Amino acid sequence: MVGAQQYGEVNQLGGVFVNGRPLPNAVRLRIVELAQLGIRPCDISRQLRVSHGCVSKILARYHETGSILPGAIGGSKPRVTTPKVVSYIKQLKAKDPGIFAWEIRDRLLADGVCDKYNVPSVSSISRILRNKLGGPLYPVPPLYPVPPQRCWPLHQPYDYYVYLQGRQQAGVPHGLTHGHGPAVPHHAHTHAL
DNA sequence: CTCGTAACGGTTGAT
DNA sequence: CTATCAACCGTTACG
Repeated sequence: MVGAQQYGEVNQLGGVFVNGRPLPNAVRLRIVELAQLGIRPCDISRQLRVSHGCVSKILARYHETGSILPGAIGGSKPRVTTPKVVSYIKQLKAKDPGIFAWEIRDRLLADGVCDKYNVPSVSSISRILRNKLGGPLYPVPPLYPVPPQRCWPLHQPYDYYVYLQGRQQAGVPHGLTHGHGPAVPHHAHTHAL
């Protein structure tokens, strides 16, 4: 079972961590907050029981990107489904919504967008049609009854992270891992906390 | 003592 | 559907 290890291990400082997984956002956020209060990294490390190496990394990342979020874990780089190919597929699908994946593949070859060595497989094309043209992708799917609390739009980084934490607690899994950030995390400005 | 960095053992997820 | 494998994770230890 995964659950056995999932609870975590204890580091030299007495802090709990899950090997291979990012620290919780709440802790990452706290690290940045304390730093902005003027607490030194070595003291943050001891206070939160997080290794100084990790504190150093999170702070450095925050200073250069403005985000406390961990980097994108897992997945593969697109090998054949480059942005150019994807947008061409979008066009074909828009013109003929009933088009089959194998027809798309033939068109990519016939139109010279791809050659036979880099043309996407039928299953790749199907996946593109499903993922890139299927879903709204950002505004969280099931929220008919708008929750009483305002959670969008946000203007400050802090609000954004609080919003994220709220999502996670509400059952939206921590699927922000490789999630193509909602256009938020990459604003290196607004350091007004 | 503080802190940047990399080896290490680990997990993840698009292809 | 499963497998691959390069991306990232935090801790540890070194300098």
